[in-house]
Amino acid sequence: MTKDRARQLEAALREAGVRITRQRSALLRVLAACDDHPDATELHLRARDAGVAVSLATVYRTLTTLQAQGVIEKLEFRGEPARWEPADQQHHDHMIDVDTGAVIEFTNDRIERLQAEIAAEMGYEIVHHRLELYVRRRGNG
Amino acid sequence: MTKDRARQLEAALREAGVRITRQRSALLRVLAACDDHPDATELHLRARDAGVAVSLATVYRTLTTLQAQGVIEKLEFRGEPARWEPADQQHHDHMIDVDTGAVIEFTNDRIERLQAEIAAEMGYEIVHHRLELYVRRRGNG
DNA sequence: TCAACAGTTGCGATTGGGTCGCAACTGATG
DNA sequence: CATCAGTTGCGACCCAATCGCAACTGTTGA
Repeated sequence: MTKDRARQLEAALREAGVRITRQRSALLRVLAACDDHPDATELHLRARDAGVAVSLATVYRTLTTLQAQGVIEKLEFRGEPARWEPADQQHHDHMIDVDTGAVIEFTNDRIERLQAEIAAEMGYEIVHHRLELYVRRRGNG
Repeated sequence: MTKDRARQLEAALREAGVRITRQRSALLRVLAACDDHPDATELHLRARDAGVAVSLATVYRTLTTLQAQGVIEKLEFRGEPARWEPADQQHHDHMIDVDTGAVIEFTNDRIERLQAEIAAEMGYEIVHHRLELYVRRRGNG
């Protein structure tokens, strides 16, 4: 299933004029198989483990390319290297458990609407936003 | 007035066991005089301009110390060096104009409450959060 | 007032994420 | 299958930030 997704993306990218190289194909498969939020180094390792050697520089360049194509999204949490996730899901924000480092996704329409309202009131429109809740399990500590 | 504020802080810090050196005193004065969101390099320059030579390493160390004391807050916007602001103001979030780089502060109680609710629903409490709206003036572009 | 020392500073080296220049290579096209 | 613009790997490089270490200095207690 994720293999299929990777193939779909390849076709769409080729359509958009992006050359599908051995390295990009491998990274697409790695990304399609992700159910987490890996950083560039981690993706580099996973591609290697999957049997395709890709240089780290190429990992970075490919991630930038795929982001420009809207295939993946870049997450920049506080003080960590950037992480990446597939962009084909519905929009969501992130909760980061400060004790375990776990990343939990969530959505809330009311928050989305409020943000748009606030921006509008001040004469702006939202290009992009970032909401991160750094949290701790209740009753810990 | 900002001079007074800097003196107040010195007293409080000394109380907390933080040694007040020439360099820290200068940086406190620089910070108290800020009505913007400078980064470490900028603060380094401002201290120099104010007549007190402080090494960049010390600027970084002092900022870390002051943050630990709750005197200032660290802002990490996308892909920029970290910026800093006094922490004695009321809590607020940030809007960043993507065209001009301007940083606009805002607050919204409803958003604050919603965030707490969402975290609570999932069994968490918020330690810290970050909401950034990357915006563009309406009608531009 | 000052000795003592833990905490702080400046310097230059280092780390770490990420980018770049360039020569060699390779998908896509005709 | 020849062509060539786009892509890759390598190592050098960039930048923000941190660190080790020797020299220095607030603060404290006598």
